Amino acid sequence: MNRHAEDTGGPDLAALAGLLADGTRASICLALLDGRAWTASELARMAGVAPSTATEHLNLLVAGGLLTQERQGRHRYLRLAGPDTAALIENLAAMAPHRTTPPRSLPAASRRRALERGRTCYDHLAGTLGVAITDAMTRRGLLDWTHGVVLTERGTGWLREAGIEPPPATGRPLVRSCLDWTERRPHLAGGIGAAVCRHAFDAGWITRIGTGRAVALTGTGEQALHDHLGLTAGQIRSGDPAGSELSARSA
Amino acid sequence: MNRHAEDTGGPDLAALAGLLADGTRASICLALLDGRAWTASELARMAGVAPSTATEHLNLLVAGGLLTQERQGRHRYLRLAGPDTAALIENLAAMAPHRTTPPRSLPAASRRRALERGRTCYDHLAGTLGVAITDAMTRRGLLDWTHGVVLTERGTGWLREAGIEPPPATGRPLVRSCLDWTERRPHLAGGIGAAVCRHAFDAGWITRIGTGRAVALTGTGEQALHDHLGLTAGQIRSGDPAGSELSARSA
DNA sequence: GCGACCCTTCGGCACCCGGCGAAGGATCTC
DNA sequence: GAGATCCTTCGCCGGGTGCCGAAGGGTCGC
Repeated sequence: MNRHAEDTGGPDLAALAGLLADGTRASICLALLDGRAWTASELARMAGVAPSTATEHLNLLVAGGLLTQERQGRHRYLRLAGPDTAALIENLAAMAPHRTTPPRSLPAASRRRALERGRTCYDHLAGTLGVAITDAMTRRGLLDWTHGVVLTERGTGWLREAGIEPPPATGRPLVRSCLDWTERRPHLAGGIGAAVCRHAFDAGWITRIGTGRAVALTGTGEQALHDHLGLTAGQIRSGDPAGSELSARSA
Repeated sequence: MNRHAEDTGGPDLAALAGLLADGTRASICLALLDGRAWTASELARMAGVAPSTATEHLNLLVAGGLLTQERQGRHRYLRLAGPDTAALIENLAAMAPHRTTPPRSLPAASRRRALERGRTCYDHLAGTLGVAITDAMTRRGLLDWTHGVVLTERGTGWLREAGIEPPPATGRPLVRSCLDWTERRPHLAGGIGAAVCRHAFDAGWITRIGTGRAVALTGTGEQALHDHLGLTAGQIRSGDPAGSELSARSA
């Protein structure tokens, strides 16, 4: 297949990248970044292609291991294969050039703003909201960024007080930094990030807006963030960078 | 360019992935993963294409921000744009499917084995050697993996004793985990990882083999690893998994 | 200045790949 | 069973892209 001289059996980078190198497949993956499962036709509509076209792309993505599927009756549900995959796509998205075209239509612009304010990023929170929470946790000494990200002793206690249940110790790192592609600053990911997000849904701090990844803070949530993290409404909305950290980019 | 319905101005994942989706460009990037600068014709030869073809690929990679160039006289030197870029490529490589073809020729097989034993991964050490060092540091309590990777107090002292100078605090994380694509286990990266690697070269612990990324441990190095980390020759060669950690994959 | 060397530009070629619609299983509803 | 819905397979088309070799410009060494 490849006539390159020094095929020493290394990783086939091009094969993996090729899966994401198509606009349609990329938008499918970005749509699935909310961590939920969608049907083939929903994804086709989101990507703006015919169902037949979507089928082919989905086959490729599944075969390549980026997506997993589950068939239920006449429906085919697709989701990202796992946290690894989600993280890979987020990393790429954070490093990718941004489309310059400002949203043309009014509804598109408002959808965009909703996404910027708050959204799920696979299984944790991103956007202004996600970054604000991360920064507040840093300010309060719950996270320590001096060498990588770490949950401090105080952080462990805080989780307990807030009623957030830390996930069981699997291979997955408890705390991880994920670069936010709207804020260009890191937010909290990993097992704890997921737990915080799950709790925020369960406790009614946030709700989904529409059918996409966007989430909005409820009144309850605003109060809770104030009580538990000392966050004011202004800080949440503005993405106040006090307490931000010098990158936690990848290398 | 893209007629997709919901262009809300997000990241152009496909553009970035497209850069790496070509076998030739991918092999160029992998070759540059040793962190050094190479000329255009050297890269053309490594990738097995005509110089004119390489020129076009290099233009794309530079325009896309993955590579930076430096012209000196009639030479054009190319290197990866930075640690971010290197980390991105390493992540992809670790997750990409491996080519199944075993090396056909004898020299290719021996080159491959040399790479497996030890190599630079951008600016730090990888392969059996890199993983062995990382594991030994973990066993000795110099690194702590309970929440992400952290250099412990003892680790800081150890660096001083070993004469390894920690890098100045820039935005770059001091300690980071990088998934090794031959060992399938994490090795030490980040600022400290780079410092260890630099010191290993300076102190004559390791030397380059041939012109590529492969490195070999010297007699001095073997002694030094024994003295500083208690590593035996057998442990270094075998990739003894004692002390290994459950992944530090991405998510 | 002359040749050697490194790189680039430019056609031309071949191929791959993504798009669609039509037709056809498969499944649920009535 | 009839009809609607979801998904898939297939053939076809068009455009994009990677490759090369030939020719040319820049730079270095003698």
